[in-house]
Amino acid sequence: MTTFYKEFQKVFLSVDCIIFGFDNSKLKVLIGRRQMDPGRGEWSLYGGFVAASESIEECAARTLFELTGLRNLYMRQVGAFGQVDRDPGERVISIAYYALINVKDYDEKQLKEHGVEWVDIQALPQLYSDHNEMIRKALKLMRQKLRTEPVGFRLLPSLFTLTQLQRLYEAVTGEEIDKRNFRKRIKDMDFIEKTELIDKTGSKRGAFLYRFNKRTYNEDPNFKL
Amino acid sequence: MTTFYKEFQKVFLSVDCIIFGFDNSKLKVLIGRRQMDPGRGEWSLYGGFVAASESIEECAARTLFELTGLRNLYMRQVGAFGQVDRDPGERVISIAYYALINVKDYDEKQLKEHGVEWVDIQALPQLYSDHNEMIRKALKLMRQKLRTEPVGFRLLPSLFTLTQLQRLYEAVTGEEIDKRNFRKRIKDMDFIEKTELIDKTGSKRGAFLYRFNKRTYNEDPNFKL
DNA sequence: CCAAAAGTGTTCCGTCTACACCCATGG
DNA sequence: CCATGGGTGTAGACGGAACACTTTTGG
Repeated sequence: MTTFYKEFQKVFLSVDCIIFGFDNSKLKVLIGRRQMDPGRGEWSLYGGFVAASESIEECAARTLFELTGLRNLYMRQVGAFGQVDRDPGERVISIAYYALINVKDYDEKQLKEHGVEWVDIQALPQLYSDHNEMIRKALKLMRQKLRTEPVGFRLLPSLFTLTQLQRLYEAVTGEEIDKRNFRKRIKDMDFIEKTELIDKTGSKRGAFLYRFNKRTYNEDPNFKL
Repeated sequence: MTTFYKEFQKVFLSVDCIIFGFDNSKLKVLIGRRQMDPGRGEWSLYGGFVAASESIEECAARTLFELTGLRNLYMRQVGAFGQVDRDPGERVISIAYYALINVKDYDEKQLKEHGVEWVDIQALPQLYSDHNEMIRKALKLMRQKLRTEPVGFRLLPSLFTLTQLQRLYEAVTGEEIDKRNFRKRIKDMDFIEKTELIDKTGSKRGAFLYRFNKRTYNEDPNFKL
């Protein structure tokens, strides 16, 4: 292997993950207390350094797996953050990724082990370095994505009620949605399938459970909410 | 200055620029023959390495200035590209940025000096490493941006005719637009101001020149095309 | 029996789309 | 005088927004 770029500086490369969850009609993010210097003890996103043998994306997937034990999460790049002084010690460039997870897939125990917790997106504390900015940008991209592609289901259990789905979209857009109009739109999308199963946890009467059918979606990918 | 991250690898960090221009009813990108190893002679985006004293964004602005002699260009980050083997020699992470420039502001001489030329977006050759992928992603983001924010003007002279503006939007979206409907939408946007000036270069009759008024836009920022 | 959530259609209004002809001028 | 691009209005279709009452059942 030859070195072509001797005259240029090298930098550390890290990944930070903005992990979105949805619970109790609220959109949340997983954050924790930073366990390393510099900035030990400050609120922070969960992240890690990119190893020599892995791409940035692989690093993000691995970091998410370490934290949640889940693979194949929905994950998208937010962007590169590279202010000179963003890390007080060394020059560190960080690539932010956001991920969508179903809070129920994620074990309470693991939360504690990694010292992270779900925090309402409306009530975020000040975070280490530029992590607040990362979250702002991730949120913007995630909102856009949820409006135009059927990925919101990643934040819900595989079987969900229409009320849950509506609450999710209300939390993400920050606006109330008319129930009848919402359900009318859902009916137009064949890939949101009604099952015969009923959820009784949310009401006395019970509500039908629905599921997202990816195959049906691929045949006629028309999503708009 | 302390070193906290001794145990991790460091990487080279570069910036690549996707420079969009609009000419002769076509959307174009500025590319050239790579003048350094590895990959010398291949078609490539214009780029450079990030210096120790500058942020990634500053590096992108500087690189654009070196190439075009223009400052304060409209510029947005496309994302980080970090496959392990994207550079055949060393591990190099590149952050791509796209920029919008008015082809007329850019001197023919400078094109030759830097060995770059305008290539129609429809007729791109194969480029070095992952540069084609960078352009695809940049194009997607740029299209989205032009639909929702008044930045298309950056691709036109400060005075432009409505036909020019329409051709621009047709080139960007790839679809024909109805002239009357287009002009009706323009009329609703007070910040696209008609001047008393007339351009005679495009037709015998002559066409009124318009300009984008940023102040008026800021008072009532409603843009949709 | 009542509180709490589930479920269901219609009307209206504004927006988008389709569409064709006259105008001014340089060569 | 004619070819070329500049400029203008209307009608019909469509999609989105507003809106209220009945059903079911656990406690």
